[in-house]
Amino acid sequence: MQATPLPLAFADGVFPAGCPSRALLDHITSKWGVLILIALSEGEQRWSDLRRRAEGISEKMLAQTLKTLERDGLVSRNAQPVIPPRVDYSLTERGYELSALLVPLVAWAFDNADEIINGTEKAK
Amino acid sequence: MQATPLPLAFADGVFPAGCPSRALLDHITSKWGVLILIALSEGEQRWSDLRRRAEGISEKMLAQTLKTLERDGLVSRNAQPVIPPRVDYSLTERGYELSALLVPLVAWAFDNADEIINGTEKAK
DNA sequence: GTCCCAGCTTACCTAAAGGTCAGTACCTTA
DNA sequence: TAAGGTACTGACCTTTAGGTAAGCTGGGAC
Repeated sequence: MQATPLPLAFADGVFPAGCPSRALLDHITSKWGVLILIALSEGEQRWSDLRRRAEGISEKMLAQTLKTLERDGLVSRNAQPVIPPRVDYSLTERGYELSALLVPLVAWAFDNADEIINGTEKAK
Repeated sequence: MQATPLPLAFADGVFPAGCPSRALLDHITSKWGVLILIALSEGEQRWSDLRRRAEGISEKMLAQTLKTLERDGLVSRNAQPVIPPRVDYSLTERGYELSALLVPLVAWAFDNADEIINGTEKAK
């Protein structure tokens, strides 16, 4: 239980208010952003798959989240000109890089959530 | 650029809406939660240190965030009965476990933010 | 002819996150 | 006697995230 040295380049230990990393963190740690990135870490998926997997997401938020992640170069969109429409979403290389860090975090949250939130051990 | 296998135990690949991990994720990926956890990963710190380091945080949000993290058993509060008051905050063992996963994520965000958000390479 | 499908967009509204500011306690220093 | 430092709390208000529900496209099934 000793201090982990922080490998960040903030000279005085201050996280500056206007830092662009604040904005990026907001995108990738947003309620739905995390789930979409995690879902896509398993590979290309359709709009309707994502909607089903991120249970409870509205179409509006799915669209908005995907657009933000696409603008950030983390997700790529592949629309096929067929009827009915078919659009596949996948992670870019940078998106995979990120998801490699995100997956363990979510896995940890999943493992610890029952005990922390409900005070009960999770059933094995 | 191949799919990373997801080590999560969601049978059908669905992230259920009522899952307690949703709540826990909301706490630890909140705007200020991340910054506080990262700051504390460097070791025990006082209220006023945290306020200074998480630039832009209001006293209200600092109090609220610390309370949530304390309730979740990630942060411990040590109030010394001196005048003027002195309160030290530190990570619990579980908090350190989490911060070990969080630090690389924030470091990655810091490294990539300039390019992603502003479209400019960060100065070396 | 009209209903449905997937993948969206738009307008509108609510709830929750978060900011601002004032106040408090107690002792110390000027 | 007054001001200040530390760690808060509470009242009040604004901003933003997010939900709901409707509409749109264009062809294929009924």
